[in-house]
Amino acid sequence: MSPSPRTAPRRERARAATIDEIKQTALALMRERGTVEVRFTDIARVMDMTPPALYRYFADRDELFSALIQDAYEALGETVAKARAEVPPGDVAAAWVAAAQAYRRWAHEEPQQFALILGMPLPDYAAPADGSTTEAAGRAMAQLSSLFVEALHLGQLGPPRIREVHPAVELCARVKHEKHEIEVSPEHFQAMLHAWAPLHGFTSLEANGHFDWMDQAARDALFLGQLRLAAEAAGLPVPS
Amino acid sequence: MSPSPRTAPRRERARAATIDEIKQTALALMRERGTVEVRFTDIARVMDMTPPALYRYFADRDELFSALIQDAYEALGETVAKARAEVPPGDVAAAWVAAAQAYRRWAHEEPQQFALILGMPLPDYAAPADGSTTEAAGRAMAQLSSLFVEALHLGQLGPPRIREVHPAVELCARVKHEKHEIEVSPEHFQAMLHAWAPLHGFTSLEANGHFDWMDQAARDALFLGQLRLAAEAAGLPVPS
DNA sequence: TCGTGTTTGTTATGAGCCATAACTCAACTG
DNA sequence: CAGTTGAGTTATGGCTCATAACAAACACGA
Repeated sequence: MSPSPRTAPRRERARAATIDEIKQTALALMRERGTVEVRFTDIARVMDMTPPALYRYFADRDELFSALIQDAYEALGETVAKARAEVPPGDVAAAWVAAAQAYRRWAHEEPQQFALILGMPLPDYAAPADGSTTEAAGRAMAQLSSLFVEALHLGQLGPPRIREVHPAVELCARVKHEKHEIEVSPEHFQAMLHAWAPLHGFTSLEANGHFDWMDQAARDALFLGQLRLAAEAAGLPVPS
Repeated sequence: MSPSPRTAPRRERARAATIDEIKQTALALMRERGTVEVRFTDIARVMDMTPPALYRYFADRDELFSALIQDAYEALGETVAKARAEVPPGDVAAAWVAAAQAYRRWAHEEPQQFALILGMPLPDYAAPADGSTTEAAGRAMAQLSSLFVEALHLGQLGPPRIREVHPAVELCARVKHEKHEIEVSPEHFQAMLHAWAPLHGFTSLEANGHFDWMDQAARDALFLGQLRLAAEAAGLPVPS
């Protein structure tokens, strides 16, 4: 297509940089004024450009949001991964707490991005057909599942509190297993989801201001308790 | 103020009816096109009016949303209350399941309203100064707390799995207790929040499409398991 | 070195929405 | 019946998304 796709890396780099600047500007606007208030006009003004110029980089607002969503998944995944990496290997209980705290902290620091990926989907926003966002979501979730795998390999994974697995759930687990998206037993797959729900619920309620009537110390204590309950129910080693 | 506030009930009724029609129309638009896409223009068109006429009833978009938020709290509270009322009195386990299922079902059937009250707050939306939305939120939450009270009075409330209560949490509990917003011990207050989080987390993830890769049966089974775990941890009787 | 085609940006333009202002008409009051 | 209040209208301004048409900067080959 291009005259010589190999010989013009300068432009490509410049283009990538511009795309990045647009996304960063959009994020900044999102942070201070909310997702809906991200206007091409404002992005352009901040960047010293005219609004129509942005259409050279994103076909429309939805395409920009798609990119932001994908980045958000990426950021969440990396944040959790980094938190886990800083825990001494082998300490599964600490890894669980670290990962969960990272999830919670990220949601608190970036409520807009959190809402973007885990809140109400944008109206008539269609995920890209290539499934790239689904894939990014999967990678973020993999952080959770790998925790169980690690515990299993270390012999620290006990039986979950609920042993029975409904056939429909078992089927889902097996499908995931065959796609290599998950590598634990159906009952621990179930336990994983049962651990995710309280983590997400607490995080989401807190990030959306529904725990504002409690002070930080109370919320922290409550969250730790929630993590202990979840670990206990899932068969993970229970944090201190 | 009015010439004779007693003698003109017709107008007031007409006005109330119009306000209600506006809200219903807004809800309908919200349901099919998302919260953000609720335009005065569209509401007016559906109602066979001109857009500026709506300003007779709501000063601006935010005021309309305030009303919708308040209604949503009301609707959620009523839905849960109704579900509980249909359970034979005395069966706390069934009441917990009924209430939780109602919470979940409502979120699924009215995702926009659910997002409105429990999702990301609207940008620069300020709750009315009279605290009416906070109060409405409290009433909705009271459905949960009254469950614990009922269990307590029936002697069906066991100790929660976590007995230690952080001083900060205890303080919050006592404050709530003195305001008569809660009538259980601090440790059960804590347990209540620990039960709410998984309920809300599962509900929220499901309502926002993050469990779409599971079929209904699997989700139902998973949800029931979640409720059992939560009941068990909170000291409530565990559902079948 | 110069000309060609691509990329990136601009100005101009249209359609749509929020919100206000000024005005008309109906309803209720005494 | 005359005055007041309230509901609804048209007219208007400012802002946004998006496209079209045009100008400048750049990369490359002859």
